[in-house]
Order: sequence, then C-alpha cells, then structure tokens
Amino acid sequence: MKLVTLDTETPVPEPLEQLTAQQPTAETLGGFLRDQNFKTLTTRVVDQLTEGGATAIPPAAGQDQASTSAPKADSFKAIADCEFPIITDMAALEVIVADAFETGFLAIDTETNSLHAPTAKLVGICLAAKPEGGAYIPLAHVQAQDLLEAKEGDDIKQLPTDQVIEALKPVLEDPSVLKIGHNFKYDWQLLKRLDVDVTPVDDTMLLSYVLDGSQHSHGLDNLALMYLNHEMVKYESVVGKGKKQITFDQVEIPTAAKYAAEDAEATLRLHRVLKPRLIADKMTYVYERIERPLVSVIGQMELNGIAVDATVLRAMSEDFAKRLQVLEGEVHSLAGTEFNLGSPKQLGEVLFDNLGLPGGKKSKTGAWSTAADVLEPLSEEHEVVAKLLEWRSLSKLKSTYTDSLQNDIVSSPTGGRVHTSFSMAATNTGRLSSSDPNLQNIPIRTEEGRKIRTAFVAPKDHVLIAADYSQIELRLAADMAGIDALKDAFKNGIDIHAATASQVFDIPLDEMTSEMRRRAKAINFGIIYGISAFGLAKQIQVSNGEAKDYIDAYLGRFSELTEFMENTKEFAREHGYVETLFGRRCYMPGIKDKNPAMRGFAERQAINAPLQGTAADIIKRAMIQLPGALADAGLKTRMLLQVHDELVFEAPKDEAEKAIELIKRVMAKAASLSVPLEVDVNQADSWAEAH
DNA sequence: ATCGCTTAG
DNA sequence: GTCCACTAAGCGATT
Repeated sequence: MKLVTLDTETPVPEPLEQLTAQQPTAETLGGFLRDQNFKTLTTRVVDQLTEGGATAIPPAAGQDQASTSAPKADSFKAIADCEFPIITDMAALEVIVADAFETGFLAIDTETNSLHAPTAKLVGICLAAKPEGGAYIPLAHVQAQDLLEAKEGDDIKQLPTDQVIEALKPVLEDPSVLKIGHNFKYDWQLLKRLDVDVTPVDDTMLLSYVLDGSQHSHGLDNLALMYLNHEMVKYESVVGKGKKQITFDQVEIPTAAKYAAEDAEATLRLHRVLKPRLIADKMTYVYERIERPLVSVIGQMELNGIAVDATVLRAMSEDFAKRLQVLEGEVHSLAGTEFNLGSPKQLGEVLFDNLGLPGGKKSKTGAWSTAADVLEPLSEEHEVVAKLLEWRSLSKLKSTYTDSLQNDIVSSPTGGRVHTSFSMAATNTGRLSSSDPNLQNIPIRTEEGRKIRTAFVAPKDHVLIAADYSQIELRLAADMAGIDALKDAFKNGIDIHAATASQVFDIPLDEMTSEMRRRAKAINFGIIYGISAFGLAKQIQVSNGEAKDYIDAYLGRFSELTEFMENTKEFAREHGYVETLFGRRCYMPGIKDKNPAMRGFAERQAINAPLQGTAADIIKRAMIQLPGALADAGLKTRMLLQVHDELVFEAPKDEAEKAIELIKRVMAKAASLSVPLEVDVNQADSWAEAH
C-alpha cells in the first residue's frame, strides 16, 4: 500500500505574502494555526506512525522527559538483535527503494571520512525503509585490492558510487517519500554535492531540539538510549581514538556495517517515537515551519562558504608576531621578572603579590582575577598593566583569528573559501551557533580587530551585502510587553537610547549628554538580559544603590514592563518553560530551585529567552524566504552567513541594488509587530566596510 | 577535561 | 545572604 504523506512535506516555503499573513499572534497561536492548519497534518502522521502496532503517543515532553523511561517496545526485534545486511548488488538496493515507496519512509545516514560536509568524501550509505530493515552500502572503503596487496580474494564487492546515487536519486527526491536523518543538514550537503536535492526531510535531532532545547545532548547515541533503551556502537570503538584514530574509509567493511547500519535503524525508530510526541506537545509549528525548512537553507549556506583572502591574514599574523615579541620584553622588564604572559595564574602573582597592585579580588579557586575589567582601572597604577592588556588583545587576535582562519581556508580554482558549520540544536533560545570556525564572533568592536574583516571579501565582479536588524530585541520587548512609550519611540524612528535617557532621567532630548545616553543604553541592554541592580552597577560602574534608582525610574516610566516580567516568571514557574511569539519553548530547569541564586539566574533567563528566541525565530523566517525570493526575482545573490541579527550575502555587482531592496523587504516583513522592524543594509568589497 | 579569558550578538 | 547581568565558541594554561 502506498501511503500519502502530503502533510509531512513542506519542502517549498510559502509565498511571502501568505507567510506573513499567517503569522501567529498571541491569540492565534493557541488556536487557528496550531490547531487548524496543522490538525490534518498531525493526525495523518500519527495514523501512519501508529499503524501496524507502533507505539502509542507518549506523554508530553517536559522537565522530566529524561526520567520517563523508554516507551514500550513495539512488535519489532530489539535493534541489538537485528542482523543488518551489506548491500553489494543493485537488485538488493532496488528492494530497499521499492520498500521506501511502499512505506513512505526512508531513514538515511551517510558515512564519510570527515565531519566537514563541504569537503568530506562519501564512504558508505546506510538505509532503513522500515523497522528491522537497516542495511549498509559500502562505497569507498579502502581494501586489500586498493593497497595492491595479494589477498584481494578477501575483498567485499563495493558498488560504484555513481550507480548507487543514480538508483537512489528518484526516491530521495520523491515528494511522497519522507527521508529521515539525524543531523540531516550534514547528509543533505553530501548528497547535494552529488547533485541530489533530498526532499522532503525529517530530522530526529531537530525533533528532539524543538521538544526540549535545554537537553544537553541531542546526539543519536544519547537519544537512542533515552527513547529506545538501546546502546549504540561507539564511533570510537570502530575508528579508535587519539593518535591511532583512522578515517572511516580505513575501517573494514563488516565492522563498518555493524556500526553504520544501526544508525539508520535507530534514526527510523526514533522518528516513530519523537514525531508523535511533537504532535502531542503541539510543537508542530516551530518544527514544520521553522526548523525543517531551514535544513537545506543552512546546508546550502555552509556549502557556499565565504571568500577569505589569506594574504591579508598572513600579513596581519606577521605584524602581530613582531609586536607581541616587543610587548613581551617590555612587560618582563617592567615587571622585573620573566613569566608566561598567557598564564593568568602567574600574571596574578606578579601583579598582586610581587608588585602589590591594589583592588585585586580572588576567585573561588583562590586565584587572583586578571580579567580585563579588573585590570583596566589599574593601568593608571602601573605601566605594565596597559602593556599586558595590549599583549592580551593581540595574542587573542592572532591565535583565534589571523592564525587559525588561514588553516580553515579551502582552496579552489576560483579562490579560497571558508565554510563554517552552523549548529541548529546548540542553544536553549533557538539561536544558531557557528563553529569550525566560529564566524559569528569575528572582531568588530576595536579598530585593530575590525581589520580582520577586511580579509572576508567578495570575489571578482561581486560585492558582499550585510543586512542587520536594528534593535530587534528591544523592539520585541516594546511589542511583547506592550510598552506604549517605547513603541511610540520606535514608530517615530527616534534615537531609542536618547529617548530612553530623556524619559528615565527626565531631561529634554536637546539637553541630552553622551554620558546619559550611554547609561540609558546600558539599561536598555539590562532589560533584555533580565536586569539586576548588581549587574547594571558593575556594567556601568556606578554604586548598587544608584543602579537601583535607575531601574526604578525605568520601571516607573515604562510601567507595563513590570507586569510583563512578573507574568513571564509566573508562566515559567507554572510550565517549566517560556515561549517565543511563534510558540518555541525554552525550558528553565532552575526556575523552582531552592537556591535563590540559581532561581534568580533562571528568572533572568526566563525574561531574556522570549526576546532572544523570538528574534531568532524572525531571522530564521527571513532566511527560509530569501533564497527562493532571490531566485524568483532572477537574481544570483547567495546567502552566506547568519550572525544572530545579521545576514551576509554575496552578489554580482550589477544586481546588488536589486538584491538589497528585496533583502530589506523580506527581512522587515518576516514578522508583523506593533512596532516596525528596521533593517540596515550595506554593500562593499569586504565585510569590514559592508557593516 | 576544566578554568580563565576574550571574541561576537 | 546570593557575588549574577542574556546567548554562544575557541585558545592556552592547568589539572
């Protein structure tokens, strides 16, 4: 029987008008969208998944999700008792493909020789079209024959990669068969590089993430243990660890098959548990409309990479090396002793024990703190402090940025590019994170650091476009807390920090000083972070009492804020989580902790998460729209990076103006709030000037 | 592995 | 009495 999977495919984002029109509001969230639009979807998926004796819908996920034991096993054999075949002929492969068309599901896991999707080599593919149906297709394992050794008789036949891909492409691109993976963004890229555009997809990592983003690990091994009560074969037991670690293509095929085949099997079974749970928890909106469509969007961004000019980085590294050496000598002679400048422990002893500088505070481990905010006031006491701080900043720039980034450049005929990895399941608020390398913390605040951005460039005849949301989290605070005075300020497009200062300090705008504006800006940030007098005092260097007065004045002027914060905390205490405007849940494990410090921390998180999380939802909605909108407009502009409230694009020079207009429009309309969303956009030859 | 520090939004 | 402003990742030193 062929199952209809209409509801599980949302491969193509809706037109912009439709999406914005459908944006949930506080009222519609609990009603129309989640209960009507997705009702059909949910029941159909459950019907499919529960057909043939699968598990009943488990209880809703929540705080104690981990403690609810694995669901009752269904009528299938335990994974550990399954024998998974190695596929060595096309006929056997065709059977799996036919099964997939029959069941409407195909779990996939690609095995490669590295974790870097834009360059990794495909070594094998694991498939499972039904429970107990796991199988491994070895493609590029190194065997005796390849090593020109005599024993080629022992070799296991490997099907040619292009032949296997050709056979799989129809099912991988068929809209009626749901492809299921774990961290599927990775596999999507591998297959995209082989000219297969896999769709539609479900991702068990993202299901787990949407259900509870506060979980420490969304790894397949962890989830299999939690939900399937199955202990997976450890990757390290297959490839070894440390210096002796080998790549997956060096692993003997029978060993590899034992490890790999259970990945697709476990992923398929995990899907049968998590998808119904998503539905029972009414979390389909965030998953179906935000996370799932992003898999291919972010996958494509990672494949795109960004052009980086190695010569700029090399020159900066050399410059830094010379200056670091000079500074090191100066610090040693000023301190009167030679020590490792990079060791906070040694530095603390030199500054506070030997030189007797004042004001040092010891941390819980008994060591002196030498953090920049501690040392800065001391630079007037002793010359060595300023030198040391300069050494620190250059050392950071060199080791983390100018040196390391050079090693991340992937060379190609058209020039070198860097491909970051965006994690879609790393934060408790819905933000992405970036690693290997992290391109979300490239310096900008100091002039020296900012120069690093001149190495991020556009190729010939292209420009980089940087588009960022202006004050998005404060706008959301104004909207979500319903602060009329703040909303008016945003509607009138006036300088928000100056307007805040005017209100809080009761001074007309035309008498505003830069110091007052600076303090008001700090308070505005404090609001977003779940303000405390202690934290604000430390941040803007005033007494605790003075900070408290500022906060009281702020809450007095923006009276709606107090109620919003109290309501948010109360919601968190009642449910154990807070929600974004789009219904994403952010769990707050410490909200009822008996330790007041822990509780206070959780309360500040509870205030911050709806703001940070809604901003994350909004930029994700824009990201889903943009590639299609650009293509529909006949533009070749490509999206490269996301930095929380900023998107970076690469555009042919002659279409940049058109692209900018479109980008600005799509981003601004990604949510409709009671305040406008403003987007600043610039184009230039490098990221430094485009910002 | 963890700490201490620094980078970003 | 808390010793905290929110969210991340990476490097070098230390355990």
